[in-house]
Amino acid sequence: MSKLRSAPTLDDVAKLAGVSTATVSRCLNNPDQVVKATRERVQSAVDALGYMPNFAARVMAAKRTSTIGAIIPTMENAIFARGLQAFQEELHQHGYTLLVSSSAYNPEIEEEQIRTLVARGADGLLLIGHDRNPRIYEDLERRSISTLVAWSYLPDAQIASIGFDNRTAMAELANRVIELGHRKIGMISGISAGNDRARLRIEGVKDAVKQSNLSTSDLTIVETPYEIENGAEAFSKMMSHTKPPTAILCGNDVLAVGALHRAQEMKLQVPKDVSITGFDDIELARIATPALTTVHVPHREMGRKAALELVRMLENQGTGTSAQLATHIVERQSLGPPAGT
Amino acid sequence: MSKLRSAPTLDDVAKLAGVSTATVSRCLNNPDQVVKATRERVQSAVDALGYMPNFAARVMAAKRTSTIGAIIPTMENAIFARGLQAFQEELHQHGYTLLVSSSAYNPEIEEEQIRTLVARGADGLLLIGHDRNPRIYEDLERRSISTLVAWSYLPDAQIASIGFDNRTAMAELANRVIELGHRKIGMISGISAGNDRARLRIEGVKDAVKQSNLSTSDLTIVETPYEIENGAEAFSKMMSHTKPPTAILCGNDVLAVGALHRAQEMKLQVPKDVSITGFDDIELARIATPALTTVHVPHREMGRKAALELVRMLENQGTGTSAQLATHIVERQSLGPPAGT
DNA sequence: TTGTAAGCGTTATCAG
DNA sequence: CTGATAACGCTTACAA
Repeated sequence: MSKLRSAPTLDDVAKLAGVSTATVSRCLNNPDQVVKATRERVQSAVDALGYMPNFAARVMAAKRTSTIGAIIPTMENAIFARGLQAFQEELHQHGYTLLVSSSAYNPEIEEEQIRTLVARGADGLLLIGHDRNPRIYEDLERRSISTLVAWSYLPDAQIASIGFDNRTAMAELANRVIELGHRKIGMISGISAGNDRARLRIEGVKDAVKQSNLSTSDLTIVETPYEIENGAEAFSKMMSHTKPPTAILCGNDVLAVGALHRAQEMKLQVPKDVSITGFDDIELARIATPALTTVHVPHREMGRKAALELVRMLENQGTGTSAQLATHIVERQSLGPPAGT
Repeated sequence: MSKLRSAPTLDDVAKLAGVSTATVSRCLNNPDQVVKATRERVQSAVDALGYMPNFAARVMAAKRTSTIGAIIPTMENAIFARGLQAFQEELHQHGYTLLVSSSAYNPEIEEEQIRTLVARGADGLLLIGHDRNPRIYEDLERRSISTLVAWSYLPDAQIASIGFDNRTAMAELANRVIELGHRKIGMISGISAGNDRARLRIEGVKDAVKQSNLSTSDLTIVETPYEIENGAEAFSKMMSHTKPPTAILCGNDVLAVGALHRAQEMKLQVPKDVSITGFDDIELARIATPALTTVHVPHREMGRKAALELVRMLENQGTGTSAQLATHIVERQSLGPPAGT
């Protein structure tokens, strides 16, 4: 069976309206360059045929796609959802379309995704965090693809970023924990290799420990993938030590919720027996029992600002300008003083 | 400042390798049609230039994109994440790329997204649920875009679907609730307009109520958007009745978790004071306190099967075949007999 | 096995 | 304000 009819083209519209393809194209893209009468005739033809412009052809001729690509580590939990939602809303406002893909926290997959998006003609790219093979940045620059990093702010990085200071934010939380009297501290981190957010959060905890004259042996760090299950596993492992920590800082809310859940299964009271903190302040943090004390990240603002900056870069052919956003600690119920205070 | 160099084209590669563009194209797409010596020469040229094919040009010439589009109602919670992940993995296996966008449960936005994906040349489309303007299906058919529905199985729908029987699944859960002795039942549903999953789940509860000779006045139904907050709000509203339900069935796990959370805030014991059930069996359901009794949906299997079917449709130019997947009730802690039994 | 050349559906330049 | 027409980069008959 043959295809009944194939999609109408500009030419079909032009013929039906009795004008040239150029005029139809103008009606669609620069309506004010065409007199009303013609414009209306063309519009009826478009409607009659159900014409829809062919994206690939348009891209070839115009040499831009008005498309921004974003590669996030995962769609499986809400960590990136809210920021990306705001990012895409703002882009939409400015006439850009967002293409999203996820890398499963795997640098090789990320690189492949970048390639795919570039091949598809993304005019700009949003990447999460700074840590990746420098060759990628060179490639992107050579192809003059505007690129911006989010979720991490590093003022002296080779590429502009809209984000926050992961290290200081985590250090502040750790200071608060120590201030409450905790002396034996655990940290459940995501895998830090190739992940500056994870790496810097670890550094932040170390900073606080050092500053408070605790010995490094008072701090136990475990790295594990960012899934609820892993948070739970890491928690039980950590609590099985002969002298377990009285407070456990988690690299994000997802790990923290896993830890919380396992604590409950182990009949440990939080924060009476052990304190647990998160990072991100996603919805899950409020819903958890007890509600998580965590670091609030202004996800929506970050997404919106990143979009605006990327659009600016695209329209001005300019290079990006970094911006730092403020985070703050949200104290809820999962952090308290250690037992016996 | 001018663009330093623009991306290398097939022509550049051909010249450097001393062959025609046709040969380069063959090396890339049908390597075995080219002798090894030539192939290697071309490969070095490709590497030397860092050549990367231009997607738009390829699409124009080949008239297919090897791209599948999917429009899901939301990325903001995990309901669709797992299924989509499996969907994309399977597609990748078969050489297809997935483009995802979300509609925020808004039919108009969904229609716009469909248009966008079609304009971008999606060879096939995955849609969630059957309920939408029939004109959309006609359009898709006219453009001969293979389309499949998931998350809902309706054998006699005009379009093939890989999914489950929302109505029966929910009826079974409701039967179980009634069997436990509940006589006053509440349902917190998503907005059913334009959402057959929501609509059918409501029907399922009604079926069970009717079957058990309960009066329709024993069933209270509230429709609300699918967000945690809304679940919480609906719950308190429902419990403020003079004779509140002893069991509340929620349209999905997200609403149920919201209800659960509010119950806790209201110092109501679940399931002692009131039972709450979910639907979907996402991770959240296991983590919630108490863990949610819910309907397990084989998300990964559904995603995988949908991908396979869509690929089949594409390669055989064939029409789709529907498939029904089994669901089952997962009994955890949030459902129990009513107080005083 | 390889080369030639005709499209693919737009946009944009340049005349009119 | 409108019309010709030349790109855009690649695939794919068809020829050699």
